[in-house]
Amino acid sequence: MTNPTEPTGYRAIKAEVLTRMRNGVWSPGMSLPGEVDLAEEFATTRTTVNRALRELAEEGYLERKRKAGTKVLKMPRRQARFAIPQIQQEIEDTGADYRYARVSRTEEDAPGWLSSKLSLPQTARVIHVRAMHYANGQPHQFEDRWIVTASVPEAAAETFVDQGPSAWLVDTVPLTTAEISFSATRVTSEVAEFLEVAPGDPAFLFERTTWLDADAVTYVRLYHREGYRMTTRY
Amino acid sequence: MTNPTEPTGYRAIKAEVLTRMRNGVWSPGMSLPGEVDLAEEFATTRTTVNRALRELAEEGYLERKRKAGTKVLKMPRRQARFAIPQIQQEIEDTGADYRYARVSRTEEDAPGWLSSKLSLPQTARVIHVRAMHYANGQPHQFEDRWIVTASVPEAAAETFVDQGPSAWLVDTVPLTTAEISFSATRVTSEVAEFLEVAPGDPAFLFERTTWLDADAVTYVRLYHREGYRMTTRY
DNA sequence: TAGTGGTCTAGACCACCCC
DNA sequence: GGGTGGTCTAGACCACTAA
Repeated sequence: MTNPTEPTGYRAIKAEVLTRMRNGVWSPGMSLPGEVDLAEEFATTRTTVNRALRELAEEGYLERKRKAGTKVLKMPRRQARFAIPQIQQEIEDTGADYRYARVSRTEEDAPGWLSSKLSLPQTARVIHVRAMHYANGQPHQFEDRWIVTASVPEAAAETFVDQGPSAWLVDTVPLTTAEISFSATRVTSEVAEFLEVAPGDPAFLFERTTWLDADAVTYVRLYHREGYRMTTRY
Repeated sequence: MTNPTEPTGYRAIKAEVLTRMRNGVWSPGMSLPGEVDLAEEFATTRTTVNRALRELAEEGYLERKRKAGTKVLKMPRRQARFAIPQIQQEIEDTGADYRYARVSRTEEDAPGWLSSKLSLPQTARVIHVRAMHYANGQPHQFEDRWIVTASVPEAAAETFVDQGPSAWLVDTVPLTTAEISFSATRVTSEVAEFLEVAPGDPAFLFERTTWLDADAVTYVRLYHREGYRMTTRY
């Protein structure tokens, strides 16, 4: 008897292809047989083989080109997938208590570095919000955010006292594209006070720039205390 | 005239569905029509509609359940995808010169914390390799790695003088699963010397534990100087 | 220019799971 | 129980690109 959850169909083919790669039947750089041949071997149709190979290519194991065929990648271009963290949920998932506090909200002309970063017109107005997120009363994240008023006019009416700008933006402008980056930085003395650490201490910085089509919507810096980790499997 | 690269087929359907979500035709929490209805509306087959919706669900926009149908997610579970960096390529892609230098290589009993982390037997032996990666002669990354000898016996014959353990492992044990995590840390005085920064300075730490089926293969800590960034779009 | 993957059609059976 | 998505079949035309 085999495993009761033994896959069949395109899943079985994916598994078999991976097995053959592990066993060296198809080693890095080598070409696999064409879809038609594989379909015959696995006693199925080309459609099913196609789905299996397409997904393996998407996952970074194979390279597929018309006419050239399907090849095993020499260096698998594996990729990790991170769920974009939703701060409140992230904290409550750990069983901790979440609390939000707005620090400040001002409306101002976009500073030069921001206009430049977001390709804003010279005269752009932005809403600058600073806020703290606590887990069980402990400082967890300091949020420093700029919202482009022209892209999200509804923001003018928002105080962000009760709801954090992240959650509000997800509800208001849900379908955006973004660029995110992670880095390590030193906290400034101001941020240090809010995170309750010493100035100059390391912080994990998460930055995100969000666009709605071609218009910049918001730029945010999220500072986390040393010890914060982003983790994923792949 | 429309855009010359106007998508057709399942891509067109994906785009149209996203457009309708943006326009509020299908707002968060709402159910979409069934695949059969959509196929009729778009004058295509259910297969094509299925692929469009399946991909949108994979990308985190929709939730699909048998019998329940397809719903627009209230909070899109969008996910970012990071290419797993290959240090040499990453550096050379910037036009910089890459240089590798092994710092040390020892064979030892696995320390307790490592055995625990990797679920190793009491008596496990590991190879401990430390190495530096330079970009244009500047310190770029300090690598602190443990390789489980039992999982990769070939490593016993490797000096890692000419080739870094990362590259060697990718060639030798290409099909692994891994857990990675990012964090900010303080460099110890020893790491500080190699990175040519001051002890206690912030560093960006990338950790990865790698498994081949159920056996731990390697655990590595990669330290980067302040200023290093991991970036992606989604 | 010919071979390969990319995609679509039209139809079918089935597993899951909400009602 | 029945409606919905998950998947497969068998076949076709087409786009791309390596040879």
